[in-house]
Amino acid sequence: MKFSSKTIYALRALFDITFHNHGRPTKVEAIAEREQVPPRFLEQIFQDLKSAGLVGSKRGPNGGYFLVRSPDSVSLLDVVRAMEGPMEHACCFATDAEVREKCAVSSKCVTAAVWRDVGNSIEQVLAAVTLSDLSLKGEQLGVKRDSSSDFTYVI
Amino acid sequence: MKFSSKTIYALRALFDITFHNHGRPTKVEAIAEREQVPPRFLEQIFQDLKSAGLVGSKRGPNGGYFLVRSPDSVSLLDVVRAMEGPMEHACCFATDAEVREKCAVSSKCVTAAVWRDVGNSIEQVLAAVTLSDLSLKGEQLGVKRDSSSDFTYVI
DNA sequence: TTGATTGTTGACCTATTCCGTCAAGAAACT
DNA sequence: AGTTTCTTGACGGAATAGGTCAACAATCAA
Repeated sequence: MKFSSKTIYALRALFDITFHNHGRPTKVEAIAEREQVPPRFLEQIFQDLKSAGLVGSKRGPNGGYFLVRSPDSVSLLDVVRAMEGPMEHACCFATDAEVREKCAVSSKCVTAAVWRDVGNSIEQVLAAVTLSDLSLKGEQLGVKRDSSSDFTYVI
Repeated sequence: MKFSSKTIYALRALFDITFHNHGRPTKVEAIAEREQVPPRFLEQIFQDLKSAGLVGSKRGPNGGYFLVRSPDSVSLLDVVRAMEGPMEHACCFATDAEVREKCAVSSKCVTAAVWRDVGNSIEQVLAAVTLSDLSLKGEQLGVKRDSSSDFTYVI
């Protein structure tokens, strides 16, 4: 009953893009440093986030990963799902009554049903928190904004 | 974001003792068969449940594992905690403000606080379900009671 | 007191997943 | 052209999950 490092890192990374760069392209290297995440690992994480449609990418100078959706439409559930796949349920959840009948387990779908209910409740909890909430919390806690990468000044 | 097989098996086993034997001593072998759990593995699981104080054991004929507490006082949270240890939190949760200050991570305790909140919410969900609930559900779903081990008939 | 029954202990094993690292390449911009 | 940055995919060690096994200790009935 714990979340993987990947998930933890992913949330930190998304918070970083939101908070420090307002969702605009942010370099992996910069995020890795600010959020203390192994850079190579972070690249891998971003691939998953991209596959899930949470971020987009832009190459070349001033490139990086950016938010595809607005911060208030990205929930913790989205992040967890992207990193850990769909919440796996305990066992059989056959909607087909016939299949359920064949189940050799005595407790049949009793425990299964409970796990499903619990899973749904947990998903609700996760869905209720968005990147916007995180960003807001960051401001409340007085996290220092690093705006060094916001603009590039041509000398 | 999933529960381990151990946890799944443990809940099935506890349900089994509750439902089929009203919490009285039940043989590992019988549970293993009814609930389709590898017997050797189940023994190992019961050791953990015993360490956690959820079950007691009795050796010899008509022995087995039994519930120490009443079914309505054993929650899913108890089971999950017994099998997976305390819910692990994402990272630093220093109550000491000074320690938090030293944290090199930009998002500091922003994400940490969120994970803690989520963890608490999840624990509430788990704490709300008891073995009694499971047993009741078993009756509602019409799970067949195996009372063969309830009494021993002397021939 | 003997033997069957049942839990106890702890070693052991295999496969998978986690947590990363690394290198070569392709796209984009200046 | 050359730099920046993402892209892809391979690689690898360590931990954990999931499960097996054998020898032993306690209990109880006959």
